[in-house]
Amino acid sequence: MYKDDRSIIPEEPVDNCVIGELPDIETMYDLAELFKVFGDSTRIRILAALLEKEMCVYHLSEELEMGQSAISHQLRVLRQAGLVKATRSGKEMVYALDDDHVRTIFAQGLEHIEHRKKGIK
Amino acid sequence: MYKDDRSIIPEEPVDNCVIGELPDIETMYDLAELFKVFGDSTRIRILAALLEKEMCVYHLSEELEMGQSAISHQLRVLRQAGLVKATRSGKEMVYALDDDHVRTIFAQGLEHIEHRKKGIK
DNA sequence: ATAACATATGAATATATGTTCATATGTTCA
DNA sequence: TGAACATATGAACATATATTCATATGTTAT
Repeated sequence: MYKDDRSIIPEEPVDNCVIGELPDIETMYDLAELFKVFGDSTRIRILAALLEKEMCVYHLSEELEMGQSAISHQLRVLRQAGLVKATRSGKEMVYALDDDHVRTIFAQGLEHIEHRKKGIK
Repeated sequence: MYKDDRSIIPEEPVDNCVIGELPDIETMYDLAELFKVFGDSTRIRILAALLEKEMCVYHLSEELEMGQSAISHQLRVLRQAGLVKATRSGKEMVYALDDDHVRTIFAQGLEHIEHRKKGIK
């Protein structure tokens, strides 16, 4: 029970919060899952590389100086999230961004970081 | 070594990739760390709740039906990321969003999800 | 000062996740 | 067909992280 009478609307029952107004929980989980994909430095670097141009697995692993297997595993995560798509070109698999939202989400994240840096200085 | 001669510019040396053009790695790590904060359903739900109105810890734990301690721990993560701020009001700590980017990042994430759903249907 | 309330925090535990290693799958060329 | 290349994948391992429990800190009112 919430005993503090300094609540904004103390006369209302406790459970009259904004529960009904929240987006449904399932969507929350989807959102969290999406951002979880962005929440790894390897995947972020892969996305950043693909932001410049499409690339095959081998080039990505060279660029990030990481093993082919690690890159491949992470590409699978990105593919499953619908963020990148793969097309075969001979022996290679060429990966490219599959959604313009990658750019905007990236941009917003960067803005927040810049904004913070300014504030901290 | 990259032996495949079907490369776009086979005459160029291998390490002439886009390395120099990538954002610096430190920024990548910051970005990943930021999105990692969004990548948890509890934190997403907290942010969503605060998107509607500021709220104290007690109300948040009621709203999300979770223990006070769990909420408090996650609020600390959100605070450290500069996404929420806390002000004391008597015995309570009132939490509110501390950055407009939360809204835009949220929106972009939701758009991506909607976009995907359409594509899959 | 003390009791009651609200929040924060450290330790412990369970779970999730990323990388590596070995190997399988798929493609091209001789 | 067989050899070399490119990528994918499963298992194992190490690490990171979220929640819970117990308790400390901070605030208000008596």
